[in-house]
Amino acid sequence: MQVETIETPAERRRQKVRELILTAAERVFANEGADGLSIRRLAQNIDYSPAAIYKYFGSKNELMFELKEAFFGKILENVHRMADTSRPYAERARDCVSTYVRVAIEKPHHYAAAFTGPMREDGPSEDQAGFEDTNKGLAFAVLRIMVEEGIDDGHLRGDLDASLAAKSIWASMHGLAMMLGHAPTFPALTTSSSTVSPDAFIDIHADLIVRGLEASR
Amino acid sequence: MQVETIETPAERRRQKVRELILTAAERVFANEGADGLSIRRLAQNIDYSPAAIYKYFGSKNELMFELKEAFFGKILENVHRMADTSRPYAERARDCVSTYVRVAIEKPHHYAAAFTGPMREDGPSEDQAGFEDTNKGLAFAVLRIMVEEGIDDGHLRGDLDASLAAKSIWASMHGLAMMLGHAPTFPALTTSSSTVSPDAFIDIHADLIVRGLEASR
Amino acid sequence: MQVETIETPAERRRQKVRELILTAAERVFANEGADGLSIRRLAQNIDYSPAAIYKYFGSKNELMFELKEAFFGKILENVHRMADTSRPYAERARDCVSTYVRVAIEKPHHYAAAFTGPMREDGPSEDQAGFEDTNKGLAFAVLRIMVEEGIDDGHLRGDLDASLAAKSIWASMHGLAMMLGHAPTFPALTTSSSTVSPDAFIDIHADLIVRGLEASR
Amino acid sequence: MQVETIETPAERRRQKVRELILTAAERVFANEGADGLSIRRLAQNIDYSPAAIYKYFGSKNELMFELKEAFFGKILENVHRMADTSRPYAERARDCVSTYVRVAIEKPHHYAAAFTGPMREDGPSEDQAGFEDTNKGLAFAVLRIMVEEGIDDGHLRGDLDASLAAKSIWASMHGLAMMLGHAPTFPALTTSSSTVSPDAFIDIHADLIVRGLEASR
DNA sequence: TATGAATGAGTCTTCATTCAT
DNA sequence: GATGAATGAAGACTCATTCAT
Repeated sequence: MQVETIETPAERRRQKVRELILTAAERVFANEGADGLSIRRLAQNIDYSPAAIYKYFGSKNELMFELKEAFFGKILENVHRMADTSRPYAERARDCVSTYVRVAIEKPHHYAAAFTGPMREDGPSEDQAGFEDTNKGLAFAVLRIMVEEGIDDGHLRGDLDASLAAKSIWASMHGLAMMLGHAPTFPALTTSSSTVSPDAFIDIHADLIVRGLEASR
Repeated sequence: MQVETIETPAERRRQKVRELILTAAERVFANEGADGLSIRRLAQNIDYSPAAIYKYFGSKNELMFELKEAFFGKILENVHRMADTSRPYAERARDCVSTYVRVAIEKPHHYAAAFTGPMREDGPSEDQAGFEDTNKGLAFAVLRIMVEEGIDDGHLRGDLDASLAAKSIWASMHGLAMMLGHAPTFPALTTSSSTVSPDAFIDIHADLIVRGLEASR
Repeated sequence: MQVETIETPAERRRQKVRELILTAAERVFANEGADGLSIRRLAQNIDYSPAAIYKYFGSKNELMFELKEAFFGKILENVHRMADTSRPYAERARDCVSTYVRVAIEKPHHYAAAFTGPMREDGPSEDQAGFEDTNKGLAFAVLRIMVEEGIDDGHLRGDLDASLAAKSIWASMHGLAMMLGHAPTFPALTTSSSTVSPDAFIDIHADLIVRGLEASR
Repeated sequence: MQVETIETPAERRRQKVRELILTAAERVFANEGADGLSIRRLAQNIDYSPAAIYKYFGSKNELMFELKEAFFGKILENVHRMADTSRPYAERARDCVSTYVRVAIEKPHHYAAAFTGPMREDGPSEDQAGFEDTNKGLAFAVLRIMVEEGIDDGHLRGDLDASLAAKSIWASMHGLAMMLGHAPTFPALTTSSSTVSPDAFIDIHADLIVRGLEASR
């Protein structure tokens, strides 16, 4: 059966509104950050009543969770594509890093929110079980696998622990993403003498990271 | 003028109370995070009235700004000490990085807050003028100078732009600090196969960063 | 006219659903009390839409009214049966009382609700006309008739006013029913030294009531 | 020291407002019942902001608890006075009962509320410890002691268990109080043929109760 | 200097109900 | 006959802030 693929018009309408809400949430989010997003404001923004939103999302947390997941899904997808190319290892690695950052800073507030507040849509985020199925978890997995591959192929230093190296890379990417996404809180970015475009900077950064891991020729 | 150095007893008392407030704020902040710090709670904590706090700080933002500054001051101080030792360059560099992270994660909430919300105590943080005098700005300066030194001495790759490299380092440090300070939002940290102590991880990370910059021997 | 007896299949179906709703309402009500019963929850419970319920009941009040009536109907029925036996008068009287209480506390929330809120399904319950046709009214009638009988037969004191005595009995029964049905708000019940089973207590209470009315032998 | 008795003007003002709030709460309560009392409505009623109320009462529950306690305190006080007279036992007993009811029905909603919702101001009322110190608990104690006295003196039947008898009495009083206080839900009261004043009815009821307990002369 | 009083705006969430489909 | 969509009103409660004293 194709139950899941068949969509009645009603269901399509419903999806439309869900999207509408999410889009608006994104907008508010992007403008005012996580603290600025309240159900009321959101409702006002889309000319719905606050109660209406609860027909589409069980709670504010659920909505936010979906927002984060969706966004990280996009990051995952892009990084994944980069990881799978047939180009030389070093290039692919660099591209994974730079792509992660590039997509992340498209919606800085979304990205930051993904590392804030409760992870699950329901509870107080105590148990870490099941996080591997998260888009975030999957993104990390892609990264780790790529490092493993690099070590096996001899592109990366043999004394590396793949898992630790992956975390290290992630930290570096994350730091840059936050930095570029929240420029005003990073004075150095705008003040410093030599300034380059974010894109150029991302490439430089990605290069540095990969260099740190590479086996010395 | 000596306005700043002369202190009447009254002024000294005033400073005392300011410190008291800040200390309490730090405590609450460290325990409950940014969202848990309300003027009310703070006042309750020090047995003052909410209104009293406004005699010492113009607004909550101003107070928080001072909190952040103070904390970054501590980071600056420590990193500065590390930068000035007479030990070999590579060691010093590694220590700067690891020290930054280590101090940062002592009070994760403070650290994170330093990169959130308005930078200035008053407005919506539009103008970046004067950020070089911030502790954050100073910390960055230390970093940049150290890189310049490394380039000049031949320890670091000659094709590096000191300023850009410093930013890159900063991003990497920042990412790790956020990661370690907010573990629950980083599933990989606790889920992944190989786990090491934060301290060990910090060292590994610092090493990777420096390696990426070093001139190939 | 036979309007009431003839039932088209459609009407029968309608009745079925009404029963379904009422039964579910009873369940929710019994478990969570009056405040826990919302149209939404009820609808969820029976896999209908909230709007559907309004096809069968004009309002929440109307539904609740019917619920109460049905429950009091059960009480009436049981008491009635007790009143009609051929056993000695004193026994029958005692049994009426104890039966009333026993059935009442089977669903404490229903019972309590029967004495709360508007009596009529529509308005603010100003007019008391027609209450004699209520199950509550009928239950009272049974009681009064029994008292009258007792007075006429000489079992009860001749100076009693049947109507007043019946009210008095009712009050006593009602008090016990509330007490046993809402134990936690009656500290004495659980705290006091000598404790007996509810059943035993009911019998004791019934005995006291009847004794107060009996003609001295 | 007389710390507790000394009252600064400020404290007196504060007490005034507390009283104002409580009085208003009583009024709203009396008119609309327990469900009609919301912080918002209450605030509106006294031309204060909702937030202001929280300066005087920690929570709605705390306010309601105080309301109930105060009211039951009045009942206790009156019953106590009746119990302590030097008049004949039977009279005193009857007066206790009738006084309880009479005071109770002065504020029917208060009285009913005292048997509804959480008992403690804080939690979900699970533990019955400490209820003996409640005004309700104390009222019950007065009752039980009076019964004990009656049994010892030979006024009441020797085979009675004081505690059980006291509970029985309480139930009967409670039932009447509820009945008279919420007349509209008791059709019989207003419909029935012979009607007497509440006062007269209370006396009749009290008499019946006491008769049930008395030793046969 | 310090505070108690007060507030307006805001938080998330639930409710009974209506109406077009 | 049934429903999905939608809402206005309300629920308790917290917040940063001001002001007269």
